Amino acid sequence: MNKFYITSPIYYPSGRYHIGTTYTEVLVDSLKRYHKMLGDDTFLLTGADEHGQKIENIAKEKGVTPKEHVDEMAKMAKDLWSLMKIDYDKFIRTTDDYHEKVVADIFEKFLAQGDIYLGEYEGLYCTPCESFWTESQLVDGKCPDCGREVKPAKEEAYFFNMKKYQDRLLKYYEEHPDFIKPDYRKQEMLNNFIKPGLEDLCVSRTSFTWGVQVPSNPKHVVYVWLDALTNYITALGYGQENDELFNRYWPCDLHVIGKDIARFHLIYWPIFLMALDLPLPKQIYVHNWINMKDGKMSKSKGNVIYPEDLINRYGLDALKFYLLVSMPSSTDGVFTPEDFVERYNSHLCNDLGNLVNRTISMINKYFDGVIPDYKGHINEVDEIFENNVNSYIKEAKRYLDNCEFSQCVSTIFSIVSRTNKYIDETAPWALYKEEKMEELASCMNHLAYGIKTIAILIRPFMEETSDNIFRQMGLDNNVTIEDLKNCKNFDGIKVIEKGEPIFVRLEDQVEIDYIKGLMS
RNA sequence: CGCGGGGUGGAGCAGUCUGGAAGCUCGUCGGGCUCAUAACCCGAAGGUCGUUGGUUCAAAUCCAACCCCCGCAACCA
Repeated sequence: MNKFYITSPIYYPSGRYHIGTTYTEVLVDSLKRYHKMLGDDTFLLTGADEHGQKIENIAKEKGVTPKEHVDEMAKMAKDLWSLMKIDYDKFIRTTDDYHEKVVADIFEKFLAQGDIYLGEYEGLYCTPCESFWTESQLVDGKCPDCGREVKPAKEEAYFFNMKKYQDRLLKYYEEHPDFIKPDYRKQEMLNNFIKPGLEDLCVSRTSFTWGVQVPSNPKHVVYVWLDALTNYITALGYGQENDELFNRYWPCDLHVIGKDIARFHLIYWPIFLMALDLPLPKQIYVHNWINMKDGKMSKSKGNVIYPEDLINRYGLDALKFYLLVSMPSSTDGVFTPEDFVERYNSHLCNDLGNLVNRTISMINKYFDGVIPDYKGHINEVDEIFENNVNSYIKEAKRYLDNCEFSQCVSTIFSIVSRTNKYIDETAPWALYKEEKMEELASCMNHLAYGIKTIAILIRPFMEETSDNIFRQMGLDNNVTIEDLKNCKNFDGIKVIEKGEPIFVRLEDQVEIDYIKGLMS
């Protein structure tokens, strides 16, 4: 049995999660479910990155303690993942005691082995906000939070010696061409950061206290990335008494992250692991962003869309399908209400829903609901259909292996179209009139075969729909990927007497307006 | 001369690595069918594949230069 350890980022709980955050989670959940269906020993980690200046500030504004704030946010996250049926195995919080302890240990270890040294952090400081900023972060030369003047300042800080590991990282990139997907992210890292020479990373701060205290120098707290990135191993018990999960699952098979945190995962995280003398993750996938028509989602633009609202009205599977299929492999995706409604109507209602519905109706009408047995491909039409379905399955697998998720989902839906086309090619109503019962039986068998294949393939990301199809077809939903090879034999199974719509058509303009009204 | 991505019929995208008659989804128009959720299937119109030059029998694809859009540019997650 293979093992498959996959992680999402730990999200920063500064506010409500929008649809972009949701995308990442849908992706990791779908991949986990797929590997589960392969029979792998899977583990999905998600969580929250709860320390830092910003959390301290937000809590102060709300008049609560940082702990109270992050507790509330963690509950929100868990509620959302529960609504979305995210099948995670562990939710780590960087404020968990075991995590804090191991982070402190790791810090001291790095200090002891000379990877961390004491220096001075220089930046632009905003006194009222008690925050450091970089030149590029400033808005019109002023503090991006409060708009007031910033002035150069220094504070004592620990730094991690990145240069020491630079060559090893370069070598690792070269020897592991599949380490980073897509490939151009690697080029970015090489050209922007590694080739010019890595700068050392600031790993502690004295300007705030909401973080893991450095044991040997308590006025310092461990600064964000050393704290956050290590979650991927502390969650498994690394450095703790019970490290059974760590031994079982590390190295990680796949880290999924957004492009905003690529640098930290592609450069610093591997280097931290080298310093710990641990094996590196097998693969890191960097996905793009979901933007809105007028650019990035932001509260000030009032164009933010939240997942709960869409799920409540259109269902979980509709959202998951949309997110996965609409994210291009090359560039950022764009969410528009028009696009959402169009894909819903066209692919989910017209193509998939209608296919299942019309098939069930015909099996009832022509064979009293009993799915006919497979008798081989009795003619060329059947044979070509089978071959097409098989090549779509292979194609979908190829896309999946190459982390091209949108294309993978599209390809699965090509089977839906191909099956609809098969109905026209065979014209079962004509076969019935002409009493060609053998051909009619084969036709119904092949339709059921196509639908069962589809129900298995969409299962990792549309389980409710898959269940619904299995139920209406009278089939057992306890399936694995292996069952794709046995989608033609039905042993006299009966479909439901009256098909029920899986997805009901939406009124275009009504729903477009509705979704626009949700944006805030 | 900072780096990366993108620029393909009305919209959104694939194809570029490994040159060989421009493809998918949606939209539009026409036709077919009647099992089905006014759904489904077929056909047509519509593109000088950002610009210019080069290599080649042949370029969306390779090379060179340039233009436009987006992101990143090191400690904000």
